[in-house]
Order: sequence, then structure tokens, then C-alpha cells
Amino acid sequence: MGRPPCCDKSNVKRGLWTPEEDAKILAYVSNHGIGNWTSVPKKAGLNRCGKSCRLRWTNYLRPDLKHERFAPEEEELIIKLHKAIGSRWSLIAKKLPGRTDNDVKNYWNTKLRKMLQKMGIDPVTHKPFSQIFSDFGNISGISNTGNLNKSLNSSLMSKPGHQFSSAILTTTEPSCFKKTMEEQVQEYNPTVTHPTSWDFLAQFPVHDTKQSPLFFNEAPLITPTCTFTWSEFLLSDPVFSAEFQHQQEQYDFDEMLSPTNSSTMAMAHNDLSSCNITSTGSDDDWYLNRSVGRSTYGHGTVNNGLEENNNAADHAAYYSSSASSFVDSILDKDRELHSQFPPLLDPSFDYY
DNA sequence: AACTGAGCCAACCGCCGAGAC
DNA sequence: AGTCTCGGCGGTTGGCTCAGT
Repeated sequence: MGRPPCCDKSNVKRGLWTPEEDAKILAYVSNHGIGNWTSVPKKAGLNRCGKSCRLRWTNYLRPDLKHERFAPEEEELIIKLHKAIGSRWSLIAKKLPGRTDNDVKNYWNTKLRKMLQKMGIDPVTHKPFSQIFSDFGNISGISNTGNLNKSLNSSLMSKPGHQFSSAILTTTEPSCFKKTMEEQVQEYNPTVTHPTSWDFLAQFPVHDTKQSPLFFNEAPLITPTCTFTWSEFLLSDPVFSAEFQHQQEQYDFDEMLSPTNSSTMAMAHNDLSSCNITSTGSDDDWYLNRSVGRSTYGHGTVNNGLEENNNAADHAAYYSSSASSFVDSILDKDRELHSQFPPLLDPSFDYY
């Protein structure tokens, strides 16, 4: 039969590693090098699974690891590579010396993904939300609802509680997706000649009119089982997101990687250049080469926002710069909504 | 001071392909 | 040939920290 198991899973220590355990791993590796991890716990005097030892070494104890914060150029490279190859963290980490796949994955999930969402960019497709909804508006056949469902659920509704219910986004309930956005809005309100995503959303019944104003606390809206965040939809709307769109269009990684740019950008460029096909010609390398360098991101404001230490300040400045017009836009749009869809809104929420 | 919730990250889980037996 | 583990990987979770109330 096969090999014996590496350890008794039920009889090994789990959880956080102590400094003493780390010291044992380090001492063992320095004396014997990296070999068969299965035998490491026994030889090093540890009551741990070999797999756990390998992970501890790989993700934390390796001497070549960086433990400081991610640099702006690292952030940019992660975003660019993620756009190119998706969540293949080990491949991305290989392009970031001193970083592990776990590091990159954690950083993406806790920082970069949220940052892109705040900027109105779908972290899965790396497209502006408005474009997704534009594409969505053009969907006329049932065949595309699966992709739409995946895209919406994975990007816009990243939180568990922020998902479209299957009652809305499945092929078994296609009524609202068999027609285009325009068709549905105009069917509901023929006076709307050029419906936006806002108009499309407005046709759905309000969930609970006793709740506080929907715009400012992201209350569930569409149906009792169908929730989303207002801010994300506002970003997707052509009216509200005009400024965001402008910034996104300027966020062009191709230009960012231009040799004429700063040394930081040149550094990223050099790193990316190493992604190109080599003599080994692996599929992964081909994938990287094929995809990297064709991003449509802009740069400038967004680029500044990527800098860790200045992140909060830059984002605050970025958002506040358009705050008044943004609020005005909301109020204007709400007035319009009141006039076009009076049954949908509770008059008690007249907050302007 | 106590509580709460969000952010963060180390560690675990489960799957897969390769290879040992 | 079949069964099993190893090593690698991406996804997820548990628990710690800290800011806000």
C-alpha cells in the first residue's frame, strides 16, 4: 500500500507557534537543511504536523522573507498581476521577492480588494462597476445571466450579507433579465427615455419603508432577500461616478510602466519584464507575458492612494474633493426618483 | 472600564497532481 | 494498477488588536 501517514493528526499541537517551537525549526533547518518535512517534527523535537512545520517555515521563518509593510510598487504589481492572472497567489508572490503567497493573499483580501471597490473598480474583473452595469444593461439573452450572477456576487456583493438572492439572479427566475435594462425600466415607466442603472434598480420594490433613509445607511432595497450596498451602485451610475470614471481612465498601468516615469515605476517595469516568456516557456509564464502590460488602469490619484502610509490621507482628500457635488448628485437623483417612482419611496423619508 | 465590531494575519482546511509503495 | 502520502496551492477561519461607543 501507500506511505505511512506523516503524523497522528489528532495528537499534534495546533494553533499559534511559540518562540521555542520557532527556534527548534530554525535550529533544525540550519543543521539539516530543508528536506522531508514529514520527518522534521520528530527530528526537531516538535509535536507538530510536518505540513504545519513546512507552512511555518515557508510563511514566517524563512530568512529571505520581508516582514515590513508592502511598498507602493509592490501594491501596484500585485494589482496588475491579479488583473492579469487572477488569484494565483503563488505566481504573484514569485514576482515579489521576500513575499509569500499567504502574504500577498492576505494583503489583497484585507487592503487592495477593498481599496479597488472603494474606487468603483470591480476587484474580480478589474473593470469599473459602471462598465459592468453597462454590459449588464446590454444583456438580452438568458445565457449570460450566469456570468452576471457570478460577477455581481463575487465583486459587488463581497460581503456574505450583500448578495443577490438566487430568486433574482438565476436562470430559473429570469424574468428581470430576459429583457434589457432599458426595456424593463421603460416598461415600468415609459417616460424614462435613457434609463440608467439607477432607473433599473428603482423598479424593484422597496424592502422596508420603515427603515431609515436608504442612501446613507446602505439598507437592503431590492427585495426582502436581495440586498446590496448603495455606495457601490452609486459608483456604478454614470451620474454619480463621473468623477470616479475620470480618475479610473487616467489610471493606466501601461503609462505607469513607461520607462519615462519615476524610478519606482521603472522598477515595477523591470519586475514585470521578468514575467515575459523565458526559455522555459511554461504556461504560467506565457500567461503572465500575454496579459501583463495591457491593463487599462489609469494612474496619478489612484497611484498615490496606493501608498500605505499616505493611504488614508490621500483617500480622504480624494473623496472629499468631490464630496459636495456627490451629495448634490444624490439629492438631485433622489428628487428625480421621487417624481418618477413615487410608489417606491416612503414619503416619510423626505430628508432634503 | 466594559463592550462591540472591524481590521488584520497566522494558521488551518481541503483539493489536486505527482510520485512512492 | 491501485492506494496512499507529500508538497503545493487557494480559500477560509480563529483569535488577537485596537478604535469607537
